Amino acid sequence: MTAIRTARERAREELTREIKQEARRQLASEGAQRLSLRSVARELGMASSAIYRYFPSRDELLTALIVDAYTDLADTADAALAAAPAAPRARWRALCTAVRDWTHAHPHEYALVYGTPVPGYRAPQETVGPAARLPLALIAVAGEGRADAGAPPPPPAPAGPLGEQLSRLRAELAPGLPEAVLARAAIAWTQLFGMIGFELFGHLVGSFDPADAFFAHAVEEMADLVGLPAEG
Amino acid sequence: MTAIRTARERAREELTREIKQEARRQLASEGAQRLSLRSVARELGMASSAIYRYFPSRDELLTALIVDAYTDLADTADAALAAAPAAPRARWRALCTAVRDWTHAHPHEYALVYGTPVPGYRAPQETVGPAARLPLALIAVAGEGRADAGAPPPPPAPAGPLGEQLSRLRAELAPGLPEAVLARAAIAWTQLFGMIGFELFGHLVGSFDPADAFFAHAVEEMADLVGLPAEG
DNA sequence: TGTACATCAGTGAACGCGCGTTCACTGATGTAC
DNA sequence: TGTACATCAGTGAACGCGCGTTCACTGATGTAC
Repeated sequence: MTAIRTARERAREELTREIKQEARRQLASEGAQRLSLRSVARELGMASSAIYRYFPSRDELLTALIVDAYTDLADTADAALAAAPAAPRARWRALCTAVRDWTHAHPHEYALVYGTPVPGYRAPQETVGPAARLPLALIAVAGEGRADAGAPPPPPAPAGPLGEQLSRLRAELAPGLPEAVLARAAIAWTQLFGMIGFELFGHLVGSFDPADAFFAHAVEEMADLVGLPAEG
Repeated sequence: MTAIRTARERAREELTREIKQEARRQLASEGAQRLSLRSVARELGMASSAIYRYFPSRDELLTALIVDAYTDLADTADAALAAAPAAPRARWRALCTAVRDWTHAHPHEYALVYGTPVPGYRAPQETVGPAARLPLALIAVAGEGRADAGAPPPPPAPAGPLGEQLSRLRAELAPGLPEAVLARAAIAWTQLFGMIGFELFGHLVGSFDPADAFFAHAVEEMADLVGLPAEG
């Protein structure tokens, strides 16, 4: 069924891909807020109005790029996990490293999704699912570490409003994970992107630049925090 | 000597202040990349060309705003420390909380200095000093914790390139601090801004929103990591 | 204290640029009979 | 297989907008004598 496509359909799919590809190229050279439909059209050799046959507005194009970026990052992370050894700490390391490598390869797509929101743009619902894949992968690896033999006893679960948020999230995402460990996985999640953001946005210049060793060290500290057993 | 100012000098200082104030207002309503000299001038009721008597270009105005933002944040942090009790953990908490509160009160100034860099703008040397004040304050409080009685024994110092970066930083900034603790303070620094960035840019919606309790919890975990003694 | 000149703030018009979006249109592709 | 009509991609001009920066200028403020 999907095999039967008219020439029109094929042309449409191809041009949609080319528009996004050119938009990504401009993201990389100019940044997200400088992305303009007119210059995408110019570069593709078509009238600026033609873009509107494919994306009804600039915001819709941005949304498509955002969904693609989240998806590409999560796919890359999944692939790294699939290729990683079985030990939870090794998998944690592989996951964090894959995330950092992806952001280095796609700094402007990183900025698009994790940087300052584009003024006037509000992320629609369809970005939520793709955005959640990466934190879910981090939590999953933390969970594998718990299932493992050498895991330390879990710390007491936080009380109060945080306890309520944690128990809701736990029920949805990670029934096997103690709440305190879920909290630490979430902390590690913010830590991971905090470090990457600082690195890419120049805040480590003059202190930890290059940041490879600092990053590797922090990844191990976070693995400790989450309670992943040491190797060997 | 500074008391003798001509009317011209006083007018110039006042208008310089007013321009920056209006620019900050626009930062807050439009974001950094939408900040325009023309609309600042318009709002102030003057010709757009008049701004050039005060700031030779848009980039110079941005630089002034950046320096002001770093300085205001660091001043706020210093004031919070001055008002905090003596116990290192309480001071750590006061410092982290003051930083978060400031970013909530000034989200667009936060985005200006810690968000995606404005495309085409390169931060000049004069921003470096003000930018460094906050990490220095975090390291200082970590150092106070070490001097305290109940501090745990320091972990072994990292080797390799990270060890070299750490020993250079240690010599410059914190001679009394073990290198592994300095590394953890740096990790906590990136963690602090990672969490704040996620909160302000909407990545905690659907999980830790409101983020107050999550933040408070993470601050304690970071205090543990840095080795600040528990209270009581 | 008064005058002549130098300095400087602020004006308004202009340059050249790019943007998102709309609209009536042409011509090619697809579909029903 | 051929024809008549419907659908759709792409065009090019236009609307209305805002931007950073330059320039020759006017008029007020400051300074030296």
